[in-house]
Amino acid sequence: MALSTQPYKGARDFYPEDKRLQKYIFDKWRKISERFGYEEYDAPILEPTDLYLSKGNQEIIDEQTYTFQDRGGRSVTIRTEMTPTVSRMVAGKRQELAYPVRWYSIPNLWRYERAQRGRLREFWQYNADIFGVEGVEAEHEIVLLTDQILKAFGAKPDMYVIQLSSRKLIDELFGNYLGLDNTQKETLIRLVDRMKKLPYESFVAQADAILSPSQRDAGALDKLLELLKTTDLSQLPEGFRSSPAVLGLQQLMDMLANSMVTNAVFDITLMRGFDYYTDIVFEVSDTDPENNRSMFGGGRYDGLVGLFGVDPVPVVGIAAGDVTMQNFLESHDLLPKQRPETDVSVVLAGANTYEKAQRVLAELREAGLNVAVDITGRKLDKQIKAAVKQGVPYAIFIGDAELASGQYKLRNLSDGTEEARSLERIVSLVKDYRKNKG
RNA sequence: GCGGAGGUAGCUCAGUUGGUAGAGCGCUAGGUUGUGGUCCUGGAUGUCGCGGGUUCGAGCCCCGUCCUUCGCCCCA
Repeated sequence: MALSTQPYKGARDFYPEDKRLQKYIFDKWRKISERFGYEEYDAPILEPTDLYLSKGNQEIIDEQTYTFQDRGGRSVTIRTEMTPTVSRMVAGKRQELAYPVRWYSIPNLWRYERAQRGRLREFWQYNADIFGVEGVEAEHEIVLLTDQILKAFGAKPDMYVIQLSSRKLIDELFGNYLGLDNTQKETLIRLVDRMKKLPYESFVAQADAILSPSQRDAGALDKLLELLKTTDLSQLPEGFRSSPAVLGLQQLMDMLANSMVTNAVFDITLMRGFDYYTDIVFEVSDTDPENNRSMFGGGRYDGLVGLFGVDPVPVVGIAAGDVTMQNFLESHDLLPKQRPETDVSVVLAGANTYEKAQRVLAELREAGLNVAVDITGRKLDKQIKAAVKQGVPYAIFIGDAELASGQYKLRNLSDGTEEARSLERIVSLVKDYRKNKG
């Protein structure tokens, strides 16, 4: 029985052309993060299972993670997200770090789920967090960073929407305005989170079912439906418009407008699950209906670092998946053609040329060119065909005549032009080409 | 965990009421013993996902199973 050539379910092989694409995306993430003063960090792919038990429930551990016992009987889990890990790392050096701490990473994460569009079992996730800032300037910086990343890929504002809301505000509205208890709030948050997927009548019926008879008599359902139509902070019920949560959101939106971020909107239906977020939350969605999964998600989580037994640290963070990012870039035709790293394929002619050519090869490599040599000894047309198929931009011919004269034929493999040049000239021509192609 | 669609050449796919397997692209050899893409001529494509069943006979029908994909659930 032959072995299967397929990669593990929900995971991908990265052939060189796939890896090139991944490198393109990661390079942009890194470059823009570093431009904002963020430093890269990483951590082990395995964590003690306890790290994820603190907030998530046992069911998520059992059904949606890769969890197993190591040989010492410890329960370990392959990391499913980076936020608990980075919180652990900051807590571990709580006293010695210089705040604000600005960190980013691009870990691979594993979740045990059914794969579908935009969601696989193994994926890479960009994470950026700023620790130690209580003011809304932290949210502004993180959202601006996100916006700059998208613009660095060539995205136009009509290709994506930045949605903003506040968990604190939702808590006030659902609690004080609608009069719900904590269990009702939690159920309603999950329901509103799915609102766009449900037929409206179905949503209304399920919302009604959450309410108690007395809440119904008080008109809570109508108040909720009216509330969910809100598209602007000024439309919120009187008495809530000047709460700290609303003022913070308004300040953030004003700051973003001043930073030329034109597509940030208040979205009251944005919930981001029921997890560690404490106040402002945000998501970035693709406007292409094919890609209905959010690309970026984040918010403020001031309580997590304190779980490690140190004084709490305020944090705002954002994360983005590589799969949804790639879907976005493909949908909007924002992916440039990726070229191989190899600049030149050397075609050898004649007997024992490989040995005679070593000095020339060393010189080209010393000068900084990426040089592959065809060492198969086949006919020249085969050598050229292979170089073209590999996507290499140039071929250099080396044979006795060239070695004697010091003039080598440099062939441009995309248009077929060919000229004899000195090595020095070849190096500068190829370097110019590489610079222009980016 | 649940549901839809699909698995035939390296790739994209066709295959009639069940009658021994096809196209395009790609691959390969030559026309060209130091030069690719166009052109001409020849060649090889295969456990029809896998296992069983029905039948004289199965790529096609039935059962099971694995895999891919889209959605539901979930989404930290």
